Amino acid sequence: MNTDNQKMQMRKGMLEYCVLLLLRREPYYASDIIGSLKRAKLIVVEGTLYPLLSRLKKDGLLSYEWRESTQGPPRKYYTLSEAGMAVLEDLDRAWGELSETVALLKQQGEA
Amino acid sequence: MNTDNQKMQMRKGMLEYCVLLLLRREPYYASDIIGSLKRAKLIVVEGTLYPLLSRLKKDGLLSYEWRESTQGPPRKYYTLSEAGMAVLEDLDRAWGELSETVALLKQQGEA
DNA sequence: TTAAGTACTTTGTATTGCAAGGTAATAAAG
DNA sequence: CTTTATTACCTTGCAATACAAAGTACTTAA
Repeated sequence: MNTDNQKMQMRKGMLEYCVLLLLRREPYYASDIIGSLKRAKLIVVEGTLYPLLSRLKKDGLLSYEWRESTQGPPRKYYTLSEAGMAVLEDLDRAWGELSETVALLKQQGEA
Repeated sequence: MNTDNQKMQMRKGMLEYCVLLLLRREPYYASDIIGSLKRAKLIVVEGTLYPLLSRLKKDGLLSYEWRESTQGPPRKYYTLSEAGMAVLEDLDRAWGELSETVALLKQQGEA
């Protein structure tokens, strides 16, 4: 069986959380985000990120503003909204619980 | 926005890992697994678990044997195969990396 | 014989990640 | 000025997964 597939699946839903984490302090545009996540060893591609950002914007978790670039077309810089911060706190809790669950299951298996 | 949906998404792919963790030491049948995961605060329903078990069986990660029950129809007891153990080790690593990634992103945000 | 309970399975839907392809604006080269 | 390359954003079609809901089959009890 292909483990890559499972790793891929394991990341599902995490991306949303990671993007919100990234935007917690300062605005970024898409390529920034892809680069940051890549440095954190989370490979993300445009076809994944753009729809995700649109969804988060539509749901009111992010806002954006256009900024000129010195080296090309203007960029959409995304910022975390207040609603986004609230959701991020929920996700922090959810992540913590999930970590606990896994830790518990691992521990139980160790006779 | 509905945070439940995000929690649900965050769990995607985790179930596979958790089921393999559970079966590491001894065989279980579906209701056992649902009960164990529920105790670990991972709500799972039949419509999710049965296809997952079939998939893992089809991929050679699990095997099963029928066992009679004193209280109803026979049950399929699933056991982790050698291939399953190998995948579980990979997933352990993947989970570790994912945890590190999140920890890193959280840390970066804290100015 | 029928009803209830347990266990397993299947179908249809929504969400998500991705590959691939497409549009538009700016900068550089001819 | 026109063409090409680069950068940025967006869309479409597909595959994988979780779930609700409905269905099948075996066992036990009434």
